[in-house]
Amino acid sequence: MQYPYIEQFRHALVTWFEREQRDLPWRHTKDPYKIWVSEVMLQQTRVDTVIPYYTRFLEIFPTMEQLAQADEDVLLKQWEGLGYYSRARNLQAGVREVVEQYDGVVPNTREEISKLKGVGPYTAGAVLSIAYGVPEHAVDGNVMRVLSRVLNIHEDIAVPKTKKTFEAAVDMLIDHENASSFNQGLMELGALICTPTSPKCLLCPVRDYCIAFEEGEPEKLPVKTKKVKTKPLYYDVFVLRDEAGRYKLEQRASSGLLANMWQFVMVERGEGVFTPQIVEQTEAAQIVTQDHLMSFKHVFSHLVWHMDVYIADVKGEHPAWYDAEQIEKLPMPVPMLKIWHALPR
DNA sequence: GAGCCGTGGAT
DNA sequence: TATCCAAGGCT
Repeated sequence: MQYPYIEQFRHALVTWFEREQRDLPWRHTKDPYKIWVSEVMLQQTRVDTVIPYYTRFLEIFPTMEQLAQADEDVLLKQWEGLGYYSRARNLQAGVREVVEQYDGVVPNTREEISKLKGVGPYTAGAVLSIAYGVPEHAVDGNVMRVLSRVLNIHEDIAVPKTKKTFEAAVDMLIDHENASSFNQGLMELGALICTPTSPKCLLCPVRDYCIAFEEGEPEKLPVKTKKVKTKPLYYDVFVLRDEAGRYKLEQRASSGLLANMWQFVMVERGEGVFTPQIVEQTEAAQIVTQDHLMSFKHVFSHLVWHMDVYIADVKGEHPAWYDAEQIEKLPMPVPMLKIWHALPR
């Protein structure tokens, strides 16, 4: 690949980043653990969403040793609402590896750090460059968008293999004296200037070194095929409440969607099928009243839940069920939180 | 390699 | 309302 502006691009990007970067909580530290936490939280998640989670998380788990010792329910409760909950479990597993096998020091080579659970090619490069200054590539969606335009690359970024092209591009361009600012600069540029739609080219510090801008249609890049369609699922949800004000909760399976999180009794049904009475067959509890509470849908990345929610008062007491105080401490996915907060008090 | 895995904001 | 997506990784 012939690109005539390597030195100019590198210098313009780094100086722009060091002048214009946003003041974000994880930019006040070089602690590899804290950088690691921020990078995991930022996976597929917006900066504004992450900030309060990041701050709270490090108040509760200020060191790797404390995170390593946390109970899973406590950990997931801190992650509640952030999504992709396996990230939390994998982060804790990775941290435990560092505490036990690396004497509490995050490894500083791609070879070693990549062995840690939940640390893929991007997170490895991000932690290495930002915390340790190691000149390793950290290619995320921003980087592919920015460099597809700067270098006028038309490969389909929806094809996994395409990432190698961009990793090679970063290897060519990266500032070996300031890998941290270079990598963060690429991402910051993608977030603030070189946006997916309506890029602000007139404000861009590397406009003069951008081939796509030169050719006139940077907004046409990157090329990205592939669309996902979501599959609908239909559920009846039963909020069972006993005479002591306890609710029946169930913990989800330990793998798959929303693993190990807690929910009210949920029964899948066919589309258009009306079966709220099924709870009387599946629950030994004797239903006194059963009222329709609400209906709503919740959209996931690859499926949609259509929920019909019923609240049922049952006879007697069920000591194994959970009172409000206990429920507040259990990690629940957002659709269940919606129901919980909508319950008549 | 394709599908799975959350959520809420922007357009 | 519909679509796309935002600092990806695992299976």
